[in-house]
Amino acid sequence: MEDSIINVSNHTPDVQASKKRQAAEKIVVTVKLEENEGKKRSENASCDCWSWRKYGQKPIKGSPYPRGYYRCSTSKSCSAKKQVELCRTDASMLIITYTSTHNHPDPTLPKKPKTKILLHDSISETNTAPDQLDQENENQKQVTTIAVEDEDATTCTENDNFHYIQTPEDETRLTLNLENTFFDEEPLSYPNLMTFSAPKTEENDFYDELEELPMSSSSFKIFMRSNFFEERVLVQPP
DNA sequence: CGCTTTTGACCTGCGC
DNA sequence: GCGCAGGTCAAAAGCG
Repeated sequence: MEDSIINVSNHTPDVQASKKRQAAEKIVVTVKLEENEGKKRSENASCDCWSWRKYGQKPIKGSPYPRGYYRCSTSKSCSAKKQVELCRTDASMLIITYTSTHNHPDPTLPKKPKTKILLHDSISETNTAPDQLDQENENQKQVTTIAVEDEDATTCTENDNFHYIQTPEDETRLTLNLENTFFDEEPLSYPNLMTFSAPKTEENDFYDELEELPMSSSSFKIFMRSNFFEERVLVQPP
């Protein structure tokens, strides 16, 4: 079964106010790319929901990987955007920043459920980029680990740790769950993260591929167009 | 033919 | 005010 470990964190406007052009609400998602990338490629290619159109790419200072800029192409009036970049310290981690919200319904909603998000108890086992954490300040501690699975992942049984997110209500529920998790769990273990060193695994084969073509490899493109986060609904701050 | 990607140029905000 | 860096635009090319 293919899992991608995803960290989700809500960024409040006040947090972002000190950063450039980032006053709008944002959700930062870090995705841990794991094994079976080949499988992922084919599967994700067929499970698109939101369609994203790339409108720019920029090299980011301090990062060996460029950042891609995407906007929703499902609706021309949709202001939803996302920024995608590889974690500078761990290229098997994708950092996806969602800005604004979709102002139109999910085009494939009737086919739900499509995305299953697994809530894990542990929030410290993923390799969230230390730099990212530093940059995003202490609020980045509000990170939990979830694994998103395609609808094709039929081998997964439904248990209490699985949450289908199909509606804004579900999203709210997830948000609440995340918040509970944030405060129930220990903060991220930064020392562990800082000492992370990527072992040579199949995972790093993909890593290598990404290094060669950070934003152009087929797998990356497919991933970018995947619907991993199709159901994320940004929570407006009070 | 329409949509997406690429990519250089341009714009804008922030720090000094 | 200037320079830098991030973000966006838009034309050209690619693809199905």
